[in-house]
Amino acid sequence: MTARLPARFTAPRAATLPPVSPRPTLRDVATAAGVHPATASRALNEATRSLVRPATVERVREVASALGYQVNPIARSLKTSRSETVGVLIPDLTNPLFPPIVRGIEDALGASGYTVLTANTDNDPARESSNFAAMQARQVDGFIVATARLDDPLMHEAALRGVPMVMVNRQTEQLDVSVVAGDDATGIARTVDHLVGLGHRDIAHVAGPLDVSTGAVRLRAFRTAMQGHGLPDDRVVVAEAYSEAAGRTASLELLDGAVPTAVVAGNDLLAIGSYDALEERGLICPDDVSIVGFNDMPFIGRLRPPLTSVRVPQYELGVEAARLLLDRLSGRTVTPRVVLLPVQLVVRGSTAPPRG
Amino acid sequence: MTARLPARFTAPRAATLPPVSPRPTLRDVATAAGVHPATASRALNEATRSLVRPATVERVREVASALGYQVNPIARSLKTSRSETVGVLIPDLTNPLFPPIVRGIEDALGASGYTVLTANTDNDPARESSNFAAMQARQVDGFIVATARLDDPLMHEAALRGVPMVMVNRQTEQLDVSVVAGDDATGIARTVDHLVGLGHRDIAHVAGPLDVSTGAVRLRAFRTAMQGHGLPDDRVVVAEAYSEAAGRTASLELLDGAVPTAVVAGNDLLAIGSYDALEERGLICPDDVSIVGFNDMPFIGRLRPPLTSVRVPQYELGVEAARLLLDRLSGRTVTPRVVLLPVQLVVRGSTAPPRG
DNA sequence: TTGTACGCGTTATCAA
DNA sequence: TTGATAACGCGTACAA
Repeated sequence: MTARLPARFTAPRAATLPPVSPRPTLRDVATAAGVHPATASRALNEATRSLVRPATVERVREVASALGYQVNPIARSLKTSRSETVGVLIPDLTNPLFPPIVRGIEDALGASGYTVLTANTDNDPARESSNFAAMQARQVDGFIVATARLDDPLMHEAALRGVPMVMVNRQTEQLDVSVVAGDDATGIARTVDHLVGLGHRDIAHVAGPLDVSTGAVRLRAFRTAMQGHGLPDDRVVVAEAYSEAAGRTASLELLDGAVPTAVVAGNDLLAIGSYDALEERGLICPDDVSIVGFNDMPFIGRLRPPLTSVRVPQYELGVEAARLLLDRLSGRTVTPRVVLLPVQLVVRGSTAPPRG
Repeated sequence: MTARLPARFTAPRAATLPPVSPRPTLRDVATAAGVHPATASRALNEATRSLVRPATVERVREVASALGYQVNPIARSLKTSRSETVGVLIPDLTNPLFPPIVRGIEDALGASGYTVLTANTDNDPARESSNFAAMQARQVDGFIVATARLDDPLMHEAALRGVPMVMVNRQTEQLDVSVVAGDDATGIARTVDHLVGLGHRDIAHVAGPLDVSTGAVRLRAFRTAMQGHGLPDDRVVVAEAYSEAAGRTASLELLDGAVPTAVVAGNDLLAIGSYDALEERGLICPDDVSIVGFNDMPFIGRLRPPLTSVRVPQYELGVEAARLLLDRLSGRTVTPRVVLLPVQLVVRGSTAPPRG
């Protein structure tokens, strides 16, 4: 429903006001300070300030602040071909994993004067590619990418071309780019240890998509951990996406065979899908089947039952990725690094000893 | 822990590659097509295309795509003083209410070629103000604001100056700006009706902060609805923020007096805080106290107990706000409008008849 | 229908 | 230490 405003509100005073007075330009400042625009530019610019006599610097700065001068980043960008802007590519902002990461990125970059451009790709390579190009056209100084697939020619090529870039959470196969991620392998190992410690021996894995690193790494870690305990490592189904629906489908497939006593889900959304599947089959968690998630999404501990999960420091992931990119942009660091942040198993009500 | 890459990965091939070939410019296209840059510009520009001979248009466009030409938005912005960019101000991206809204905004604006700049203000007027200024400096064409307080001089002044702007979810007192929000008053009325229908008569309200419209509007709606049922409307506590912690504090205060049989929370986060408070006092929801939230955040129906809440179409809120802004930017609409999207009470397990 | 000429606001280079 | 000049890439009056 669209409501027109009541009469007393309609006043479109905006239209009748004088147009906003144009922002003062560098010329204005220079003129007012009695110097040449080039000098004003040097005085106002951190890096070139030392070239100007202190008294002049002082005068220019005073005039500038008196006039309320702010540089025009557009004009500056045109000249310098940098933009103090960073592009962030994520699969989907409504996946609860990403908001804390993006928030961390924005906080860290914002503190250094950078602005953030975000785009959602929905895991569609075409959208990834077009968004990437659009951001490059806007002269972004670098990228933080959370959408990488293991085989991702776009990322690889960009890296080869020297585009400043950091991957967060997910990575490509060719490690020619810096990465910040949670320590997935350790997380999965702790998870399996926990379940085995409870007495489980028939443990299945609902893996995430294997074309992204998190899916592949966690699957490999699951197999390794199971082997380490001398248990069968082949109880695996692969979900088509990191979504509740895909988790449900994969879990139903699993439950159609022999029902395991525990399920290690590739992430929390898949775990919720497992909840759904269990419920449909009339099974109770954790009485019939224990379930463990991954990521420890916000509020995941308040579900019914509270989900045991691996806490990944999402906000810090974003902050660290931003830091790596800033290092790269400032030219301090140039060789790619891999930063794995520690994770922690958070045991809650979705795991219990197997029955009888 | 920071891991250096194994030797086989270190190859900084990026540094050794030839520098990325410079993007072709409008001149390059013009030269290659044998026309003047001005003609190329006109041929490539939707609005001026009709001024140039169709055959020439064709030739220029072919050359452009052959060279992989893309306009330089920076240069264009400098010339046109528009940027095809919109600023979005939100309190906090990690509040689950906002990701769907932002996603809706990005989808709708992206479809029209606009790019989105977001900033988190944490409800701090100073941050709101500095982010607003920074975005204006970057020549954003307009704003979508989810941070408005009822008395918000910054917003008011910007509106008076004719800055294109749309408020989403929250609004200011002086309605000189377009607004897109959920129909809060109806939502609260339905909530109270529902509780009264279950037999509740002692109903309290944990209100959100009264300096933002949602807090004030929902409180007023609560009072009106209670009066409509001939019930006391003064069982109200006000939370300091829309957060779980503030909800807990406010609810504890409430429970220190006579315990009501039902609580209408100002939003879902406050409702979760009420869950906490109840638990601390050894009370059970819904057996001892029914609780209703507002917004129907993602996964809120999977809590323990599943929260009865008012579903607000968050994604659509974002889409509609973007549309209003696009209308304004295109000059089609200039008078502010208020769009209230319909909401819906979703009854779940947190509400039940009061005990015998 | 196309070309000419200029300027958007800034910074880099060169000269003084 | 400062000034003059040009250029970043584009769009647009104006002229032809």
